[in-house]
Amino acid sequence: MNGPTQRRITIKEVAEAAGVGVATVSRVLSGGSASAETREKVLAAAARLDYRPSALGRNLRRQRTGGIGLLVPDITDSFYARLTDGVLSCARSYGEPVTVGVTGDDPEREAELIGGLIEQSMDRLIAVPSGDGDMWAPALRAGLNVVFADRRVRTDVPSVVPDDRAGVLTAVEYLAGLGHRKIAYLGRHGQSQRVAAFGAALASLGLPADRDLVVHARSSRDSAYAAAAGLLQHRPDVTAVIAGGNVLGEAAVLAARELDVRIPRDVSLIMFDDVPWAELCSPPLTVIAQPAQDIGYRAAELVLRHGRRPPAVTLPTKLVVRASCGPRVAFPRR
Amino acid sequence: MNGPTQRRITIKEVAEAAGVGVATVSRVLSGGSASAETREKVLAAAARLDYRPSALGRNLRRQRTGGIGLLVPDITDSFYARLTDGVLSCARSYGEPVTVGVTGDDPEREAELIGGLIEQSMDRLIAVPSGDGDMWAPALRAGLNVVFADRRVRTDVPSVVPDDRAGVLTAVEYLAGLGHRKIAYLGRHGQSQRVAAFGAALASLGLPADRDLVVHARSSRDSAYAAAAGLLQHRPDVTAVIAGGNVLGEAAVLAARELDVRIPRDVSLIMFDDVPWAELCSPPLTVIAQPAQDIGYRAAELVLRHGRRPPAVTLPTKLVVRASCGPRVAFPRR
DNA sequence: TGAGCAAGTGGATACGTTTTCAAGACTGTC
DNA sequence: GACAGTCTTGAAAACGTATCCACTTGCTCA
Repeated sequence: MNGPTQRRITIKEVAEAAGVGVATVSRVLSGGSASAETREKVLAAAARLDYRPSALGRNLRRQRTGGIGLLVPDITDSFYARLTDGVLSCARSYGEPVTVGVTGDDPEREAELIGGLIEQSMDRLIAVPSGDGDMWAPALRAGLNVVFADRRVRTDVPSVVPDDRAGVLTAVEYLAGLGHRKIAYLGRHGQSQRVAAFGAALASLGLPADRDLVVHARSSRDSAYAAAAGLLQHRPDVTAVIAGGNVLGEAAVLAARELDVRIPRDVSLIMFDDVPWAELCSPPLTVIAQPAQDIGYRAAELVLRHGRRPPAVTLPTKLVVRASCGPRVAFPRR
Repeated sequence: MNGPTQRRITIKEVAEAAGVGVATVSRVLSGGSASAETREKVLAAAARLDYRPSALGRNLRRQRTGGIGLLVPDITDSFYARLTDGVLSCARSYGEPVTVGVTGDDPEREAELIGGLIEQSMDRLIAVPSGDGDMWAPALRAGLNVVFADRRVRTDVPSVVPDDRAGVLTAVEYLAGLGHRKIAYLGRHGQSQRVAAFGAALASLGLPADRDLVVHARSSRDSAYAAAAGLLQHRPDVTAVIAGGNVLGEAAVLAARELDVRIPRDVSLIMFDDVPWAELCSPPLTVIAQPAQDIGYRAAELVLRHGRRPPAVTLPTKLVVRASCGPRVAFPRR
């Protein structure tokens, strides 16, 4: 169909064409010192032959693959898609390719993907960690340059996360201000940080901190729906729900409709992560906006500018009030 | 912080430990023939040393990087996120890493990214092409194994796309059935296929095919909003709009609200691509569902199973009726 | 003028793997 | 018992690059 695959031209041919040694070509092309005359000759030859250095040879020699690995739980989730966009945006300005893997919040899959990256000698990795911190020991020992995003599971690894504590506190305070006392948190696995903050927030406001008020879902939409429906069904006493992500929020709205629970009349809903459709939803959703794109961008900066010190960046969240929260009903429904 | 980066162990050391030559180790590990005894010795040694073959060495030798490149216009767009998910899902089952790039529908950026992939000697690429087919000639000549997804800009390149023609026809017929005659298409660049189908559909139903009834936006949300608002504002005679993607649909709903145009009373809206929030929207959006994930998955299959013949896969779309379309108003608004 | 020094240069090597090739060991047949 | 054939094996040669090191050159300073 298309002609014979044209052979790649190598540094050797450039050297020959320019009448110099390969070492000189390599130096010129990677910014080493060379006389003006030589530099010009080499550059001219390289341009004439349309020489493109092979990343393969360079990587093998350097004993490391350029580029950065990115591990997210679910690329379909708007939050992680935006985070990914941030990483890609930063990486592009450095000309670094990004290899993306989806963990599904499954530590086993995550380990598998890390293994693959190590096999590729990829030495820079941005991850939304799904398991606990321990499983990262081997990866770190292997010399991987890791930055955590969205979640912080080890203190000895740089990380950039949203200010979960403040975000949760803001949400709880807002709800409490509307008179709610039984507030539930609908989260997904791996949000221990936020759950702890939730407990602390409840306690600081003197609200009941029932263990059952925290419900966990897996990362799938089905699981999110089941968790939301279960919560709404079995706990008629809760009058406000905090959804720990846009997938959870979506599930909560869906489940509420199905169960004929009105928002915000019967239960108030506040969702983590502002997404474009939050405004389109009926009712428009009050949210805690998270700088997903920034998180990704900053994480990429951290992992690329290796020398940086600050191991922990926390980015602010913001309460956006719309119409999914109302005053507590006089008596719990049913 | 972390101890000295542990040196990677090589095939040579495994060979030494097993008391065989490196060639034998290589053969055993890549499924070549060897005596049972030797195989066992090698496997044992490899396991004992926890040997992980270096993709770098292999790639250099093989003159090609494993893995596949993926170029999408906007990873933030749910459609492309799902498409990406499909690619990743298929690639994972083959153990192949995927390098993702965002083109922003900009041919220049696209060319840049392709250059990067070639530099990496990546020889398999799935792309949602943003420009016309001509700019792919160099990439193809370089031996790149390309599969197009979502759009088909060359006939000599395998592609997997949604059935745009049928989808558009279904949408137009549905709207015409409701009495609409002035139907507009709100699309983004690169949808020439669909625009053509739109024109054909209008013609086949004897509807006016005004050139101005097709409005184009860039891939950004702002541009989409501007286009939608412009359409709604300057063409009070159109009573139905087909949005060529979820970002466009979102923009249309937003613009309609801002301009106090009621959906579906004043204008009917039908959106390409079913997204989770379409049901949550007020009103719930009637959509042409597209198998985004499947498109990605099939494209990955095509690019991985290189020998496959069928160069053009077309996947069906499906009309999902919700509540954003109504009968044509007796008189155009205003 | 000679020694010393800096800058420029190219040959050679190593990075870790796969694959070719030739040689060795072994089996079966006439 | 010789020979042809098959199976197994390891040494060696790439793949394309970056870097070490030794060499040359041109210059400065004593």
